[in-house]
Amino acid sequence: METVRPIDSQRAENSKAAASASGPNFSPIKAKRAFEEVCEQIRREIALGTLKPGDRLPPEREFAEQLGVSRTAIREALRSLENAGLVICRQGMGGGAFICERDSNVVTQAVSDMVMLGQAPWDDVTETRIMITEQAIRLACERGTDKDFAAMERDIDYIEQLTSQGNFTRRSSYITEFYRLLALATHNVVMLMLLESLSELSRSLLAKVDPVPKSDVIAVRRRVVGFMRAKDPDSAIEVLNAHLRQLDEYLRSQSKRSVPNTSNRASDK
Amino acid sequence: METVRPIDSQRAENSKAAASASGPNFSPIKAKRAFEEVCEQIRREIALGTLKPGDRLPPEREFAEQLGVSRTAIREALRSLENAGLVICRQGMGGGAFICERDSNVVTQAVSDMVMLGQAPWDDVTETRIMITEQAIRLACERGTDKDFAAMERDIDYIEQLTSQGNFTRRSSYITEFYRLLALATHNVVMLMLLESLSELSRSLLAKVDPVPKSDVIAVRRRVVGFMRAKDPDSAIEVLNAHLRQLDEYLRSQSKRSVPNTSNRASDK
DNA sequence: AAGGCAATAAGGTATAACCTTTTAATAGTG
DNA sequence: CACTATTAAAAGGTTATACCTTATTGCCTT
Repeated sequence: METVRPIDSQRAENSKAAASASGPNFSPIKAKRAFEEVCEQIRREIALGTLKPGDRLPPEREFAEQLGVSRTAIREALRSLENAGLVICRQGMGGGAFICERDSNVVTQAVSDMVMLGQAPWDDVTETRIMITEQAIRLACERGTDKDFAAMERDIDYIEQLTSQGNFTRRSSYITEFYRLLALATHNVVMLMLLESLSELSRSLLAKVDPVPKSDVIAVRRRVVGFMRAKDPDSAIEVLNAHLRQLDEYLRSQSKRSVPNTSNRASDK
Repeated sequence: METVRPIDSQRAENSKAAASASGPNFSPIKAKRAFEEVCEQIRREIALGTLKPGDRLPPEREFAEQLGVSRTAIREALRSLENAGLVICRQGMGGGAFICERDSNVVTQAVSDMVMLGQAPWDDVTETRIMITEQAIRLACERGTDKDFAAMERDIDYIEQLTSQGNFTRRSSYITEFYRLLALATHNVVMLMLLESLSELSRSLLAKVDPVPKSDVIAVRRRVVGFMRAKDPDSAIEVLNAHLRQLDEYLRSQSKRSVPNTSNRASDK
């Protein structure tokens, strides 16, 4: 961490006035806050590769001194980055703020927030989910390796086993795992993130209605993987979509009574 | 804001131990931090509909007193929510923290961060973008109204005008606007958000290489809208995808020299 | 009516002190 | 010697307080 530069009072460096072809091109004036600059510096170092996952930032007090800001500013920056899933903070000796791997939580939260705010109806989530799943299957058919498909089959086996044992708590986590594995087979991490998020949201929606429809998940999925192995995306999509749409219908009918508005829920407490 | 409840020292209320079908179902123990609880309370009120976009939270000091935490805790919570795009803070009299409408920035930032961290190659972004655009076109063909298509045509007109004027600064913003309008025609806000994010990222990638390829954007887009009006998604997709893939190719060839690895760059410094 | 000035209500920043958690070193004990 | 208990130190978590900066409002002057 020798790369950090102190934050002087260059708070208003709005020097973006690039000469445009026609007319003046003013940029909005907004004095950046201290913590925003801290965030930017950290993001910059990440972009440059100076900071990589696993690396640790300096201790808050020390860092504050290095940057010439108060510890408060540092902490606010960390909260922001933490929320963005870029760092994770651990307490105690040997603790600190560590750059971490990104997962899909941020996107999940983002979409979830939209729904909560009533800006997005659940239908839009499930619809998008179905469409992305479709594309994922297509990609997975192209790129999926034997290993990928085997993992999916193993997951199905496990679900079958848990179903017969009546262990529905654990079962549900393996149910969503299937979509993660499907997304993994696309070998496209952006796809993975999106599909993971939307699946997770659908799952959480499903968890709100009971009884959970004991559908033929296992049979459907075996057929899907079969078609994928045969490089037949259209059939795989047809089967899975039929299943998802059916589930979707069920949810829509149920949510009429359990969830007042499409968006928010006011059940417990 | 009469709904807020003070945060006592119930910091470890891990009472989620729902009776599972088989075996104990412990929940992880992690003492939540003060600001996290503040966040949760605010999120809860949003979910309940008690807080809606445009509403203002109490002033920090007052809020802190209401919840029985320090102002710092409140501020850290606000930073987190601000980063999540849920609130926006304004200074000065009559200012404060306002619940706001969500836009696509959070997702954009999330994907961008992944790329920066080297977890996602650019190719994955553009590929996903192409696939989602495809689905968006399909949906837009189904649901797009005359008004939607007219808006897209107006955008194209505007681009044409700016092109002939040589005003490339403003042009580029209308170039991305097209995708936003396309996404709007799907009448699916989740789709809108995703497409907006990925388009924006592609645009920012494009902005790094120059000269920008002066392609036949206008002609391509006119044809696309034409096909969409004719409810012919496949043709629209074919035309647009050909265009996007070509651009993609161009980027890939260019980035060989400007961006060392597909993902992270550690050149200078 | 326009412009300027002051009061005020917010958020933004800086300090400093203290609490809590975690790890590691160390001393004590069977 | 091995294991356990104690303790010291490092680092984040929390609070309190004082003060700075910005934006609104409204009055007051010209």
